Amino acid sequence: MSNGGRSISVLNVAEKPSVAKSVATILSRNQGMRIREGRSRYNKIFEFNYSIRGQPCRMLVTSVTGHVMELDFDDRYRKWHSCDPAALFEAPVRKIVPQDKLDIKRTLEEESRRCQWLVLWLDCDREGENIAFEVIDICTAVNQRLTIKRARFSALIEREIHESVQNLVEPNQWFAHAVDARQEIDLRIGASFTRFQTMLLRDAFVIDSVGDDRNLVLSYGPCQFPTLGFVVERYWEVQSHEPEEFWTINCNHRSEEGLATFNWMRGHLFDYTCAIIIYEMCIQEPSATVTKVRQQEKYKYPPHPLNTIELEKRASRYFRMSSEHTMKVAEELYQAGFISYPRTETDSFSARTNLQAIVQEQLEHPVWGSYAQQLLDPGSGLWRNPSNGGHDDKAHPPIHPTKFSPGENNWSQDHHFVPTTLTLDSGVTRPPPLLSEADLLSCMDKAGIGTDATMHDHIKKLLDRFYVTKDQNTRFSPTNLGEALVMGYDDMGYKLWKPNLRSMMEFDMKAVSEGSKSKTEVLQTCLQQMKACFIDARLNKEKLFEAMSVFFDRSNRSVREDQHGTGEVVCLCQLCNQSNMVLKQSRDGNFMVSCLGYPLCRNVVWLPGSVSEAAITSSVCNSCTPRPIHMIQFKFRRSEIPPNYNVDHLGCIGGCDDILRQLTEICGTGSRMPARGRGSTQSQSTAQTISRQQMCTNCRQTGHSLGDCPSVVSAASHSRTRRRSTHDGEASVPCSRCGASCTVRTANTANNRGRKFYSCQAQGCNFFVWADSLDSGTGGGGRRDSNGVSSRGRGRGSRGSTFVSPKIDTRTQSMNTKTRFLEEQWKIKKQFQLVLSRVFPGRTLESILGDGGRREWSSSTADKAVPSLQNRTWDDDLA
DNA sequence: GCAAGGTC
Repeated sequence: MSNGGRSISVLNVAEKPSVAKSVATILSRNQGMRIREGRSRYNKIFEFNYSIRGQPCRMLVTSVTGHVMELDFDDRYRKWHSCDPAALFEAPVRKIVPQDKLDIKRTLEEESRRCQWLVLWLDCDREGENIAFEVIDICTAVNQRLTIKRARFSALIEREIHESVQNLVEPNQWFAHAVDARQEIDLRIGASFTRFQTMLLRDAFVIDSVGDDRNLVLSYGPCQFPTLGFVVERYWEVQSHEPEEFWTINCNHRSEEGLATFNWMRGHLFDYTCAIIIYEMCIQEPSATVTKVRQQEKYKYPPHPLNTIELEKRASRYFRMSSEHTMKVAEELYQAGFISYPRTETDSFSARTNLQAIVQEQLEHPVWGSYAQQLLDPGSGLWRNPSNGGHDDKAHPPIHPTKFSPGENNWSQDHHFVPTTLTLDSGVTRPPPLLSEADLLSCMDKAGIGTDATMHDHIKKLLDRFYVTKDQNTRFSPTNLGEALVMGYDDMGYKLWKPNLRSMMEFDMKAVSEGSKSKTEVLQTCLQQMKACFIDARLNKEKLFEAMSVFFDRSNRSVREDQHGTGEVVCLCQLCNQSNMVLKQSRDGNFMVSCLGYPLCRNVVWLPGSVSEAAITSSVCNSCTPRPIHMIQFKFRRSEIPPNYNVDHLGCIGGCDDILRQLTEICGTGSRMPARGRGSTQSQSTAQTISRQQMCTNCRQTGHSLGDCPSVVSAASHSRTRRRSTHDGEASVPCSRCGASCTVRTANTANNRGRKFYSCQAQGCNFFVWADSLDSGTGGGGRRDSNGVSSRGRGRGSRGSTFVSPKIDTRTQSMNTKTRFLEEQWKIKKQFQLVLSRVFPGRTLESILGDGGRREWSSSTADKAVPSLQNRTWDDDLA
């Protein structure tokens, strides 16, 4: 180690300026330290003398600012149209120093030229180790004789830093390799999919909700997409929720000692008949004996020490600050020395931390100073050491105040941390709330999406890309664009929007960092799989088109070339009287007759979805005017039309063709919407409407009404709301249960899709009523009983034994995910039915309640028979 | 014009 007492020059490099300063201050003991400028204005150079294991050293301590290098493709692959995006899975990549890091690079080169040793003080995590190798590459390129050492430290405290520099180790190549692999995979997947979906979709649709869509980038990233997935999935859950009425039996007993409230152990029942029978039994035998009093003590534990994610969650929950803004404010407070480093996973204080000293600092504060005093008073018994959250990034302590301040003049309100509490309660049959920012951060944290320093960036990216919106309550909803992209990939069967891909990658990265897998092996396997996925996604691009078509109009920038066929003329457009109507087949194979004046004229006649072939003939319809209207020779798919219809049919779109109208009604049109009104009753009434030649008020075509109009369905800006309901969300009637306001909504479940219901918006009130039970008959309230419960709702009491499997419309692939949610709900109900059938084999619920065992029927009977039913509620079954 | 990860 010693070279005969001659001093050597040691270049020490930290990950950030603050660490360089701390290390230099500790090692120099703040004596004889000289500070000079480097090439980069932020990265100073600290110089002082020190001795490492008896070797006199001239120490130079400087820093970088995170990564010095970036991974990118070779120049010839950088332009978007330079290559097939699939080629990006193999295109050569290299690490380069970006323009804004060149100053730091020059400092490192200049200083390392005159040094004998290089000591790396980068953060002790995988990224830090990777940055260490970037520094090594830059320094050894100009000085190959450098001796390279790594300082390992877990906190910027004196003993730790001195121990570290006296026990230097080798840098960990495995850690660095894991990051290399992560960078390369992220770049190749991100760039290929982003270029692919941007170039495929941006010009094909009018994405008018984002302003100028010509510059839109439809990015894909292994972190941003799963984050989007969380938002969309919750949104679908909310949408697919179908409220169910339930009944509870509430019991109070007032005596001289006061009022006692008894809660039903079962909580509630969804079956009205069952509930009313039990209720009647209670009425008949109203006296009861208290057999057991169970007292339960509940503990509420104080939170773990604060790490970055918890800081962001709490700032969002209590202050409604976005995670991105929180990190900005925290960074400012850190820079000003008021709080410790804000980017940390650590949620446990080391045993060496003097917590009392931290509290001591706060004694002067006008608001919480007295509380700090009480904490420190041994007589109060209030002091307890914070719990250990179990995480330690070995680089930073939990976030805590480092300096007292009663508040600074230049602080905005955002810089004050004022504690409040907030609780959120929801009813059983209410849909879950949309994801809040805190929820989203939790989802990401749980699934390992992003790091504590980047999670807020991913959320912001979703907002910047117009994939999600955030409401006033910091709750996220997907935009049409965000939902369409997730739907498209989901329909392909690829879970690119799920967190699994990132989790698998993270698993592999861990293997590389532990040396159990090589970087090359992981890169090869992962990229091979992802390329296969990319190729397959490209083959299935129709799924993306279909999903986008649900929400957006086709753009005239590419619509003409996208449609197959030359577009043979059927007739003159009766709407604009200027252009011809031509027969076309859309990308998804459905036939239509549309006006060539598009987009100025949007007249379109969608033909039945069961048409497999259609060709214009020279024959002209004799009855329809204005002539000529050419007849079309159709071929229908046998399996999609009723047996009494022929597969071959010479038809007319002018309004005279009953068969064509009937098949349009039976099979639906070729649009992405599920065909409505397939039931016999509705078919009849619609058929009558058509025979009177009524037209859709939107596109003025026969064969459908406004509600089913394909033009409305695909209309860009309004598609989402119209698809659900034209009136969803409007405050409409006062709640007959609590007096608050009920809004009208539309059920989206298999059994009741499209059916309107009123739902109370008041927290804790679960009242709902089907709109049609109010609209028909005697009008509002006519079919409701004195409790405001719809009689139709009661009728559904039999649902416990008459489950109907949801019908899946195979033509609406884009809706598959939503359908799956419904299926899941149905399965859960089915399981509950199974449990009951095990308790009372071979008997219906009615027969159980109606026989001589009626008196014995109670929740406790079932509980005894099936132990798993003990204390079990519908909530448990849903869980 | 693309990813995610550092940090100013």
